[in-house]
Amino acid sequence: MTTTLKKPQRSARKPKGDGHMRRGEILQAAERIFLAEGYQGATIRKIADEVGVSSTALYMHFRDKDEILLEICDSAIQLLLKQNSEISARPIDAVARVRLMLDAYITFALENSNAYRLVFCAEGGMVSEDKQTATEALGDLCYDKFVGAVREIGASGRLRTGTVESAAQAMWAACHGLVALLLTKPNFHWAPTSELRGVLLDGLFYGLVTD
Amino acid sequence: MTTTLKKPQRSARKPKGDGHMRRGEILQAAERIFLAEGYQGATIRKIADEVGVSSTALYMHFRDKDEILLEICDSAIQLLLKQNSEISARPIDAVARVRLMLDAYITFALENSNAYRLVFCAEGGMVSEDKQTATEALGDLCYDKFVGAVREIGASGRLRTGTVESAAQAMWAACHGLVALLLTKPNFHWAPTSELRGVLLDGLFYGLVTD
DNA sequence: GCGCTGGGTGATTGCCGTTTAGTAGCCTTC
DNA sequence: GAAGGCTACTAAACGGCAATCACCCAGCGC
Repeated sequence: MTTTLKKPQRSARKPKGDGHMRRGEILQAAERIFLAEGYQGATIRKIADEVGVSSTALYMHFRDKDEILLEICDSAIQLLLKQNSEISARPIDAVARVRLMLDAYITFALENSNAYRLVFCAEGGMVSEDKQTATEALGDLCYDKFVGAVREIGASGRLRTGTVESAAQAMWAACHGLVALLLTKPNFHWAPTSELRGVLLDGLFYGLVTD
Repeated sequence: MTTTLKKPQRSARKPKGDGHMRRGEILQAAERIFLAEGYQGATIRKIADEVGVSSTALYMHFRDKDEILLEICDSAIQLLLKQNSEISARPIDAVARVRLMLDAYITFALENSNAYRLVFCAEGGMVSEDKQTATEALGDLCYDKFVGAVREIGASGRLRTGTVESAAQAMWAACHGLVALLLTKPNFHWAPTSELRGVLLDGLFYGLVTD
């Protein structure tokens, strides 16, 4: 009880955390909560509490909540981009590269489900539209890498149907649909995930690409 | 100023709206707002205002907000179910029936985008999980009709790969992915929708079904 | 010493869904 | 025809949310 503190035990004000290091702390805390509890679960207050700072303080470092979470998503998507770059540099058949990319995409989505949802399923009040621009640019880079490989397939005349763009987008859409449904409806009586992936990709390639 | 009213001009209380007719009014107002502004835009207060009633009154007729909106979705999905039933009764090739169903599914999703989103993309704070049970049952019926047709294809040995379940789910997922992305990212440089639909479905059928 | 500035604060605003406690009017039942 | 009860309704409030406001204070260059 007897307080030996000069200042009464009051504010416990967090010391300055000079410069951008506080920013990193916030991102770290936000990431923990966001990954565990998703977009709605990661509230400004919870993040601030975890850092040990008032909720207002977060607005010193970020414009709003979405800026925090999108920055987290950015670094997740960087990972996907890196994978795509790495794959597109491999000296193997373009078809194999496209397949590897789609496979990596699915794995990425399932492993980074909350980031994936925020970026690719965001709607309904989240992330109003334009704020995503930075993140979307990253996504576009991933898409470009992917389309580049599909274009090679098209250039060698092995696209069974559609244009390069429509074939690429159809492949993307199909994979997105699989992971989106798996994430959204985890309780549905799905066939084993690996089988689903196989059937979808096999069918897609057989249907869109000639040997 | 001089009020000639017995009761001061106060409550303008909405008369009883006896029985379930008020319920219908609420659903109608909710549907208007929900279709125009989506899940987040359709707030309890806005709906109540539109009906001309206090927000509390809505809780006389519905357990919570989700019950209102899901009931709207239910009637939308009934439509899809009706289409699927009608298609599955047609005396045509099973492959053609499956294709018609998927095509109807895509059209349905694009035309009832808010209902579709709520039922098939619901996540992030919406519709916490179990509340969807009634709606999900309807969705399952649609899926069953669909799987029935796919099963016929499988029974006649024309499934190029996968089991009946995995092939059906892959087809569903692919179509879901297309509409989900089109709805979520309307500003992306998509190929013309009709071409995308065509390429996706053609590829899928060519890849999963043998003549 | 002085003032500026950047990181910090508590209180407040304006939404939201939902709950509580109470009320107005009809329907029985005596 | 009064008493009681039921049903549809209400205003006010609660707790949570993102975001803003007006202020505070330590450290720095001068």
